Amino acid sequence: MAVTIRDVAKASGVHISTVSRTFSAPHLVNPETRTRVLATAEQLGYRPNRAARALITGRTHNIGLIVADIANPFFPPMIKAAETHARRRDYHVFVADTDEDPVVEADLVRALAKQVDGILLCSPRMSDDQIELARREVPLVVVNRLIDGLPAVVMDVGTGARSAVRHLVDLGHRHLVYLSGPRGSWTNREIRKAAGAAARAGGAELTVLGPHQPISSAGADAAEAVLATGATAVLAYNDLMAIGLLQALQDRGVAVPERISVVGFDDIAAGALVRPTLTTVANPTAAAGRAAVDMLLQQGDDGATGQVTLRTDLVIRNSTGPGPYAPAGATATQVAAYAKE
Amino acid sequence: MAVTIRDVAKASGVHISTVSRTFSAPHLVNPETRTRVLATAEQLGYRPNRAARALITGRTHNIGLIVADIANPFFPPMIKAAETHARRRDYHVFVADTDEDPVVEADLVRALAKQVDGILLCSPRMSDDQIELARREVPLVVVNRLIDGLPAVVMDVGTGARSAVRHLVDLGHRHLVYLSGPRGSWTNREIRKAAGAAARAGGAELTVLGPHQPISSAGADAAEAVLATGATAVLAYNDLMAIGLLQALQDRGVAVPERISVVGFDDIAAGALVRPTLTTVANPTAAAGRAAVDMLLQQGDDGATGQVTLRTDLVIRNSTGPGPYAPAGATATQVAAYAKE
DNA sequence: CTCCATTCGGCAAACGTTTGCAACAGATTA
DNA sequence: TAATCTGTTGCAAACGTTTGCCGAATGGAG
Repeated sequence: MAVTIRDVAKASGVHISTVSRTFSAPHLVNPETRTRVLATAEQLGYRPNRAARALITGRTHNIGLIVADIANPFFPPMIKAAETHARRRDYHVFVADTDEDPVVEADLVRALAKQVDGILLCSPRMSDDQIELARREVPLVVVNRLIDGLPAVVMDVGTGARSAVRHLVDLGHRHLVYLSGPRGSWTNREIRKAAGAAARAGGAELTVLGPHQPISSAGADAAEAVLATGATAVLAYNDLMAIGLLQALQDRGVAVPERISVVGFDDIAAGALVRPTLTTVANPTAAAGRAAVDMLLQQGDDGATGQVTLRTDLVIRNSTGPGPYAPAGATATQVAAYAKE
Repeated sequence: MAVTIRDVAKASGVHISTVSRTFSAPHLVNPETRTRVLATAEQLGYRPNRAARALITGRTHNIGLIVADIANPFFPPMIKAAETHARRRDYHVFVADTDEDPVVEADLVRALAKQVDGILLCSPRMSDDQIELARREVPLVVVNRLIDGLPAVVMDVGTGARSAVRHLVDLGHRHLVYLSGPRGSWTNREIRKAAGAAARAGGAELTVLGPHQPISSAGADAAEAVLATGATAVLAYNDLMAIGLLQALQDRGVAVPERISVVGFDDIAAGALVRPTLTTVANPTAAAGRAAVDMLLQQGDDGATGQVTLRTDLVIRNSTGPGPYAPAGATATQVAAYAKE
């Protein structure tokens, strides 16, 4: 049915091995022969059978991309970037969703292992031990988590959290809240630590609330607790929670940012759609996806297992404003501009 | 390196064909032998090599899922549902993104064709002709577009548009605007037609604006034009545009829904996060993903090429309210409740 | 003219499965 | 008792590639 290497060989009067080489080692075949073969191949509509190629070379030219939840707006930009980047290198991407379940995650890795040249494990929910185990079955790159000896790409959320806190302190806030994310999250721990340190350095108090599910309703549910602390500014684990909180506060008639400032994390698209628009720490998710693909593909060449840290950036919008200890006439953007000098 | 069927055969004292049958045709092997083989396979950690299997059977147990833009919030729920559904049937899913480019789309189909058992083409941007052509290379299911003779799953957006318009008319609006989506979109045409008919039936005027890119900034940019029409209610091609419009109107001090009512389409998550929350027509994207997978997998058995139409539902929230011709004291939910009887 | 190096292309084995065919044993039927 | 059937297993070919090895042809050097 389908046209095979044999058809091309016959049609162009050469042996199948020559056709094979035309595609996989062009420099080994005479330019004339090559163009002839290429022409007939094109004309016949020949495409190498990847399964056969995989069988003999052991390389599938596929990679797996495992995320906790495709529908979580944090991931799609990363998936998109990774897929595009991989395709440009002639790799195809299996995308799979674990529904935040570590057991599903482990199964998935096992199921995919033999079928791909490597797996991108994004914000994994498995334990470090399980991941180390999985790594023995298939090349792995971990995104959003740091594990000793494992190639990883992470966002520098610590720095992001610090600038967020500094921004709030500069605006005159002295009592902050950190709205924690899910328990197992590496990112959550990093943010909490950095925010705590930055608050201390700025002479401010930081109250930690949580843990919470990383969804908007959790942010909304936390509104009462936030108000009860008497804090004037909040840093949330992610934008979804921040937005939920934002709306819950407004529904209660609490003015944002006049009464309370809110900072999110991730810079998902919805942040610019809500009012007030959300001040947040932008994560370079697309860049992370690309970097992870690169690391995975290079891993074959040498065993080098680097760890890449990507810069995060504070994006100042309208959900943050002057606090009780603000310098006279301060606004969020003025303060930010000042801080940059 | 990896454990093959041969290792299992040797370890359990049978021929490889028996091992093969244990997995692919269990009823052909003696239950005793079967359990023995299964046990050693388990112990050795054997997993059949999919490439080898694909090579001989011609079935890869992979499917392709091609969407215009992974990052468009309309798609992730569909991708997620399709992937989960497919996995349950032991299929893996390649996800690919065309960046709204018909040329990329065509390339992608060709690249994937030989590597999958079928492709889900979601909201394709190619011409009907190209799609018919592609269908000759690989089994196809089209989502969100109706093409004669091609298996498809579509949302009943016509009915959705009608109920949206009826809802607005019932609320006392007599001059509506339809904010068109992109030119090539089948969905867009359907909505426009149905909305026009419903408006006429309700004795209301419908002004069509557009075409527009299906993104929030396009909605925002259309605010002036919308106001210029003097209409009191707007139906948008999708939620993204509706939200953009919503915010642009508010930024201009135009009250929603008091002065203008806004209805979106799709029911993406962000719709419930903005204020006022968005009245919209919910598309069953997850169900569509599952249905499409089912159709694709059944296609092999018989040649039947059905077309599935999924129900859409009007979700009434807070962006719609009484218009100038409203019955006294009407509110959106009251009117809706009344309409249901 | 001979020899050697280089370039090119053919040959055939190998990758890990599935599957039609045949062999065999035991059970059933005539 | 012979013939037939049924259930279970082994044998070997096939799927479409890649790749190590070898021989043929070519060209330059001596």
